[in-house]
Amino acid sequence: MTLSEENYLKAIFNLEEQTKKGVSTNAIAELMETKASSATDMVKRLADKDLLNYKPYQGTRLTARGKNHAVKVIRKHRLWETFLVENLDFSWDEVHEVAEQLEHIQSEKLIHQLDKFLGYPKTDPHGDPIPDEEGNIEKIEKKVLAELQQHDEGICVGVDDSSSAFLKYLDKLNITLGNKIKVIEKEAFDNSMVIQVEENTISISSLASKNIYIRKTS
Amino acid sequence: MTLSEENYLKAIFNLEEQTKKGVSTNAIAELMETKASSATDMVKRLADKDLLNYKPYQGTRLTARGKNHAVKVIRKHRLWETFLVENLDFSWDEVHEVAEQLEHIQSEKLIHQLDKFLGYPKTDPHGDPIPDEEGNIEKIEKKVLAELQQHDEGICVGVDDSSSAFLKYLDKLNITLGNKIKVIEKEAFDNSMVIQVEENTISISSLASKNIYIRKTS
DNA sequence: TATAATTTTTAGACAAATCTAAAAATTTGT
DNA sequence: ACAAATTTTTAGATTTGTCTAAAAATTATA
Repeated sequence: MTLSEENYLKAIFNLEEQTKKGVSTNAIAELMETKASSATDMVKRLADKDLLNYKPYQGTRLTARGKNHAVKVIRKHRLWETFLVENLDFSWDEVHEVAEQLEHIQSEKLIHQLDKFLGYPKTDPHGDPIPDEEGNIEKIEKKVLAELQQHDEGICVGVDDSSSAFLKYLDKLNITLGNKIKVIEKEAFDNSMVIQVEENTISISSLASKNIYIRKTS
Repeated sequence: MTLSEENYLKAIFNLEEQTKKGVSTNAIAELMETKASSATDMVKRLADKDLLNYKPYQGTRLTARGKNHAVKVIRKHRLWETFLVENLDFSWDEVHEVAEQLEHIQSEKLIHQLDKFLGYPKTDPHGDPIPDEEGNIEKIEKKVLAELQQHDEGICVGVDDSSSAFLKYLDKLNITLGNKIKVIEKEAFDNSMVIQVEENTISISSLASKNIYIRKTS
């Protein structure tokens, strides 16, 4: 399994999560930042290896084998992100690029021991669940902050847009994983919100509130 | 800089250490477990990039740039080996293969922070010195155990043959890095030795004693 | 339901890294 | 020093992953 094949698998897995339909060649190409023709080539190779089912013009779906492999890569990615933040003082907006490389290291023992070293964490620094050794992913019940109503309360469990700019912005607002968040007010005019984050009361735009995931506690 | 280029650089660096002469194409091919023609191709590419000086049939030498890069890879390799042994319960015969992969991860911050996390170690689990951030390698004064005379004492600072079989054998003899070793007797007939390792007295073959490095203390 | 717009695939080319086989240069042995 | 042995290089092919440009299939539109 080459590095490139693994990256395509992961991309297709993520797209399949979102759409629940066959994944289009164009969608793959866009996510991989490559051309549709390249995506076609790769999809054919992966189909040859029984990692996905592919019919020309019909899109693709991962096979059980393909899904299995994709989840393993995701597990590695999220464990490494956790290590970088917990032990090497990376901030959550810096980890992605490095984890993209580390996720391709091949060693069963390495990842088993890393998991143990980290204390078998359930989620990564962005709040995404870490698959266990058998590939099971715990579904985390999460809502977009924008959907909450006045007086609703919850805990920040993740973000959608994990661009560096957005994560830096959140840091500035002192919003981080595990924070208690309460909706003080919703402004009907522009859908902005006034929210209480732990002790601080701040205002947040509609766009930002659509990218923050909350597990409701009331 | 591709993965393959980095591996060649590292190989050439090591060969240059040993021979202090221009490195032959065949030597490179052998170490890289490839064909001479492939080594020629790669050497040309590296010469184009000013990482080494190459004249057909004359062998090669790394340029300052090439040496610099090779040392960086070696630094990463040895830091990762240290991490694996110190924090993830790998034994010293298991680390090489994984470190071969980890050494190619590209991130200045990662390696800086890893070094800090490990407490700025001076040597890796095989006793080899870890280059500092500027690329300086501390020379460790070491002799082969076979060269020591009766009553000589020293500390185990490394091994030459780092094959898994040899390292496992050393584990069985309870010889590990940092152990105090004293020569009790040298057998002229087959050059075997009776040595004291910490508390235990054991016999060791000539072959083994040629692969163990000692820093003499008396 | 034709036609236009879009998506997807094919065909052919390219760069990286490798190989085999053969040619060229160097070194060795007598 | 000259033939033999060895080392090294070249030439040409292969695989992986990519690209552009054009063809084919599908979907949308009027």
